[in-house]
Amino acid sequence: MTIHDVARIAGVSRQTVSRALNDKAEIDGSTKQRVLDAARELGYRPSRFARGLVRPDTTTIGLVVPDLLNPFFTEVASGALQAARARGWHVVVYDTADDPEQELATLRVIGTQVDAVVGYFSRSDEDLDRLTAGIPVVLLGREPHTPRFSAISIDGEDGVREAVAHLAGRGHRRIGMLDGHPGPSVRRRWFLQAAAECGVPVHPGWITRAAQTVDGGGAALATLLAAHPDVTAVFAFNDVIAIGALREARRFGLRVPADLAVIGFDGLALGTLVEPELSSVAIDTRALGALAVDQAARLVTGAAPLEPGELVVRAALHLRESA
Amino acid sequence: MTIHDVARIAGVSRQTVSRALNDKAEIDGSTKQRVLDAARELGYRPSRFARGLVRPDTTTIGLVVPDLLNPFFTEVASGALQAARARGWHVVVYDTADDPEQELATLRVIGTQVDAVVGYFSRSDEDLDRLTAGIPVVLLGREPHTPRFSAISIDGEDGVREAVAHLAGRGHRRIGMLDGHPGPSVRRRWFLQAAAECGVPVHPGWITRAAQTVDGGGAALATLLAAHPDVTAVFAFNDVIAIGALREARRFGLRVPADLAVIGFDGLALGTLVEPELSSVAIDTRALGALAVDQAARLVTGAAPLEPGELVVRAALHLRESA
DNA sequence: GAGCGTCCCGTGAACGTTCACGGGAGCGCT
DNA sequence: AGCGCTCCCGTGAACGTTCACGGGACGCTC
Repeated sequence: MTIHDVARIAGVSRQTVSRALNDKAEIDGSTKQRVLDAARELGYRPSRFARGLVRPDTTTIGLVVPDLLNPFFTEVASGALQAARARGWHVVVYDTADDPEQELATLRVIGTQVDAVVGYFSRSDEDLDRLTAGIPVVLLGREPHTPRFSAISIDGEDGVREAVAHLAGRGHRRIGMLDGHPGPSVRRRWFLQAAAECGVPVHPGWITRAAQTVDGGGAALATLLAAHPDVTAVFAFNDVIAIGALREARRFGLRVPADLAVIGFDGLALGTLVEPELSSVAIDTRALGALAVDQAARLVTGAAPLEPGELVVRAALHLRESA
Repeated sequence: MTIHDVARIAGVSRQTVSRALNDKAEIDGSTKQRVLDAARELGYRPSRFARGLVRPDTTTIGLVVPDLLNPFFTEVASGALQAARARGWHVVVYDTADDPEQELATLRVIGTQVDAVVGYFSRSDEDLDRLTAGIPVVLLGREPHTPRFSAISIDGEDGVREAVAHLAGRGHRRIGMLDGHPGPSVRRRWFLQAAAECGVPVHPGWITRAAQTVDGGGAALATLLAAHPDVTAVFAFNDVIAIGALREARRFGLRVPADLAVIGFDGLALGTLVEPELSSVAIDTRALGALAVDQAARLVTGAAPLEPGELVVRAALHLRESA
């Protein structure tokens, strides 16, 4: 079902059909109507490939997230979608389900189907470079080792310092942390540094590893409190973990913040729905996604890309009820 | 930067370049390497349009949601993404921000850029038909008036009956509803019918209109309780509204479920994070999204489409703490 | 009536890739 | 020497659309 068929049925040429369908001039009103009728009759619709080939005006970017159901990634995706829409761009969304294999499969197909890639990846820079074959890539959630990629980074140093200072000011002396990474994370470093500055020593055992889910946060708090029941406050790697901790504390019969103060990270909207409302070192998650798309846009169009120093989202403490 | 440039640099023909890049046979190992090197050197990447034109093997569907930040739509989208991935399909996601104008703009571009459309739309069947120009459309959240579209419907009749029966069994006699639609919604009809069957009369004033947000749910509960303080239970149009009601009840100093029982609709994962955990007439939201994509797949491939009777997701009461 | 302008419409080319086909070089066998 | 086979590689065509250009029909002006 091509433009030729429509032309044949309507008794005109390709070009006239094209004119009718694209609202161009140089066509008679009655002919146009006849062509339109023929097209509708045949159920004709133009091939996006043929059109894209001759008039390359549509750009598409790929957005890769590990888990769209995680509200953090939802918010980032939402910001990215909005920024893309502002440019009239399309966004193909891929959920890799936190699975390296699915991430690999996604990368394989993405390199050939989109004009730029934005998202969270677990594979090495070398793998990424090989699989994306020269298209712009904006990394989220991690720093690249090569200038081949852009990355949006989060500066939570001041925000975490605010948080720890606030806890210390309320008299907390035994502050634990529910870390979301196996190794020493950047956020852990911020935490330890802030604690040192505030004169609050942190026992290594007060730092517990948590899976990045609500249940993971709950389990980690249980582990922490079992080993160190005297901890009076916890700083969580992110809000999802913190919310798990909140729920676990409730099950433990602990009152928050009276018995246990909790501060998260990210500042998710979800934090205002739980009881008590979650205090958090907040970042503008939607701006994060939008910034990534902006940079991708600059890289695609050849405009001057933003410098690493401009690709930063700063965090600040949002105090609510949980601390 | 085309395949010709690579061919020229590598000193071979187009076809040989194509063979090297697509891992085909009939090519010498050393030439293949030479071509690959040239391609990498030039930063060449094949045009998806040209490839799609000659080998139409990639299908793309458009997923349209009014607000990706609404966890209900997030869950539906997640299910749709997974179903599409299982078929190797791409999903372009559009967030219309609940704005008819943005929906219109989305429809304009979608009709020409995807092979099928799945999602939530507010415009009339006629508008949709005109704008989607013959491609398969699967509607969510509403029934079409023409057989031109497929639709996934939700059967919550039994689930709502369970819910009302449960409330009645607990002695509730004044059960309100926070409706999410201006007119009489289907869910309201289920509610009224179930109440009648349980012998619990419903005063018209007990039904209050709520905007479909958390704040909207809270405001609606406040309105309801201000006019009818003797209501002891509420059934909400959906979980988002119910969670708003939960929060408002807390602010009112009402204990849930002792002073006020709350039952939502949808069964969102979010409902297990709030305090108390939300009882809900639950549907499998991810299956909903997946089912829509399945039907779209059948329509695109020309396979036998599912009958309306098969395009149904059934709801069932999930009792937790709030009722 | 010649010239000119406007209004329509059609034909060749191009976009970048893959498919189908043809063909040369080299080798082994009879 | 001739034949056939395998291994490579290249050329024309096709996919479906839009752009650039050319040209016929018609009306108006002098």
